[in-house]
Amino acid sequence: MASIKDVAAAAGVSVATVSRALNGHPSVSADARARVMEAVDALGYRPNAVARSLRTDQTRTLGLVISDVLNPYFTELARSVEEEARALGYSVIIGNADERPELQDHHVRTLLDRRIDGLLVSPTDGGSPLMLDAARAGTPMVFVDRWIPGVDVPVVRADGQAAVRDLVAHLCRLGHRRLAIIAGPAATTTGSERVEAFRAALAEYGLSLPDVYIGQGDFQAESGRRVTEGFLDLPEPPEVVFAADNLMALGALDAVRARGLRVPDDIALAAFDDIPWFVHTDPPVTAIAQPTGELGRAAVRALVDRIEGRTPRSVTLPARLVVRRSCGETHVPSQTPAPPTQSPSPVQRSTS
Amino acid sequence: MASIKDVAAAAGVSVATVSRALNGHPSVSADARARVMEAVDALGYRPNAVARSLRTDQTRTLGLVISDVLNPYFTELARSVEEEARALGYSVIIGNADERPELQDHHVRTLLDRRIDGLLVSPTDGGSPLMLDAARAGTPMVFVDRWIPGVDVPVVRADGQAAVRDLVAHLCRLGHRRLAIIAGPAATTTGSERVEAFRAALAEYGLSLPDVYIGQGDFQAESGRRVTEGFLDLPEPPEVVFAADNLMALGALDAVRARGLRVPDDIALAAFDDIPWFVHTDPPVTAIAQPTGELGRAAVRALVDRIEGRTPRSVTLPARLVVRRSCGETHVPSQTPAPPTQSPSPVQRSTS
DNA sequence: GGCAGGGATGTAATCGATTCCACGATCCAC
DNA sequence: GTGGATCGTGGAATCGATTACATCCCTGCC
Repeated sequence: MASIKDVAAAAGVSVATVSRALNGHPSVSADARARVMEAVDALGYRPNAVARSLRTDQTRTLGLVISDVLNPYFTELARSVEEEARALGYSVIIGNADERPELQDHHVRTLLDRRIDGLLVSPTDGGSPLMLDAARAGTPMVFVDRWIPGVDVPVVRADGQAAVRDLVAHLCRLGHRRLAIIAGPAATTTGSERVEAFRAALAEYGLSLPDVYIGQGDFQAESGRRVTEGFLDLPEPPEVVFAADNLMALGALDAVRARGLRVPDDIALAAFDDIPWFVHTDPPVTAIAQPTGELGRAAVRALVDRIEGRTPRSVTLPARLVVRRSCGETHVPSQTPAPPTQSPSPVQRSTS
Repeated sequence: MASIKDVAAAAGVSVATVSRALNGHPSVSADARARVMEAVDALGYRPNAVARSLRTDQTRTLGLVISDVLNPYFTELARSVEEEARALGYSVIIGNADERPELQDHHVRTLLDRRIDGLLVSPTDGGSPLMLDAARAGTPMVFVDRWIPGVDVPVVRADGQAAVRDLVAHLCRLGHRRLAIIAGPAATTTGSERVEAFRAALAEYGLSLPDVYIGQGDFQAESGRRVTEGFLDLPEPPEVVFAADNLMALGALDAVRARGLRVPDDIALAAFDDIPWFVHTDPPVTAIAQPTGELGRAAVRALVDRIEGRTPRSVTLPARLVVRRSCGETHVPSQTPAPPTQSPSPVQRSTS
């Protein structure tokens, strides 16, 4: 593969001139520039990014460590991240942690070894020493979706509180009283926050969230299945299962079907994270939708701000409820009973 | 960030000794090795992969250019690729082409600039000059899923012919006679092959595939919607729509639902590529499943063989039909009418 | 005792770029 | 005509590793 020396030789100039010509430096004669370009074309020369990175100490690359590539939510996030990064002149290297802390560490480590310019992380746990050290050492970092408290790193996330309140209002209106949740790992913020938001919303309606109605999942389908089976085995099973992510909802659907039961007649289902497939499941699933694309773009902008010396800002965007049929039919689409303390935010009603 | 020089200074040895100690070179005294390790720990030193790559001319990184991250099929492929690569000591950088040839070229170019050791590609088109040149120039390359004819590059793919024949058998048994297909781009092998396999299978049953029953899609949901609407507007609409990938099937489902029609009563649906969600759609979708994980692993092994000087082999694995309810109920699960010329391969019947 | 052989280590070249500094040429102003 | 500024260019240092080669010292054998 041709190097800058070959180009210099072919163009009859020094490597310094080639470098300047290629980088748009002003003081290069038109003649020299033309000869360089010609040599570049003739040789099919492309600058070696490895060498360049070594010299300039920047890779123009962002690392993105997500919790699970098989989760459509993260996949959409990854797509928007790459898109925005590309627009800003950066590449993205994705690391998939598969919800496993040690795998997450593996990716953080190799990304750091590659001297990426900045790191976007959706942590699978409370934060490994490795990640915490990196943050303290000054590696530009931004948390997206999930975050780690007590670390001085900007966070870009969606706030689901209002949407969860809307969901509970919807559920109560349909007459449900025994509501259960499949939670994510307590070590993740999204794991604990969603439970707390749910509990708080229930409290507003005078309902409690007993421990037996809190199932411990891990954001993967299999755990949704297992927890749902546990719920169904209860002497008094819940009337509604709220899954804290879309994969656990899929698992719940599997479990319900395996018992020969029907949603929403036998048990209602709702999920956090809306995905295109929810429109076509049987029945269509009521879900809380995050502005995923916006989240990804905002996270990249914050990270690049940090990298390029500007001050990054944390961003919180609202999630919203999308009502479908998995919690029962709303026969009276007229009045929504306002919760005691606070009026609900506008609810989007899906066309399906 | 500490460099090898800092370690050398702290350990009181030369950089050469540090390098040797870290790379397990035999002729390093136990004493020196210990002092180096101590210094490494104390400084939190990690070798700079950029510098190392420049010197050794290898990055231990594979590039993977896929057609669409939002497609669960490719996402699963990417996961298995990364897994196998990691097991073999390589990292993977994913480039998402979004089914756009120019974006594919962008990723191939930046991957090449980064001097990745090898490239795994699922081409979105017939092959850009860039990619062809890279292959000819000797860049280790392997095609996965889709490929480009006439290029001397190993191909790892699934053969869907038998499964498509099984599908047509299933469809005929259910009494369907007017079968249509939503094809992928003709420039992709999977785009044209699936149409040909379908046509050939129909021929075995004495059926033809008229041009109006071949819709031109692009493997994205929106095109599936558009093509399906076209089919429904026909004076004589097809009884079955076979989508050449799962996203176009999703679009078809959207279109059918928007008209207030029902699957399979008004129109039957089948898809290439099986995904977990197909179990829970309304109705569950009959699909042709590829051994995706195996494909990804085999592709990595072939590429690494090529990189490390062994001879890579092309691999073709069989796809299989998974029958669900989207084509109609099979009330008589007894006898399958054998096609005239060839007996069908075993059909997996889904538990759903 | 001397020399060969080999183990441990250091010096320095190298990978392919960027960039500081120096130098020669040109040009303008005084 | 000369001094100084400007422009275009090349030489060489540099980034952080790896590794060929040289060196030194110790051991063992004749």
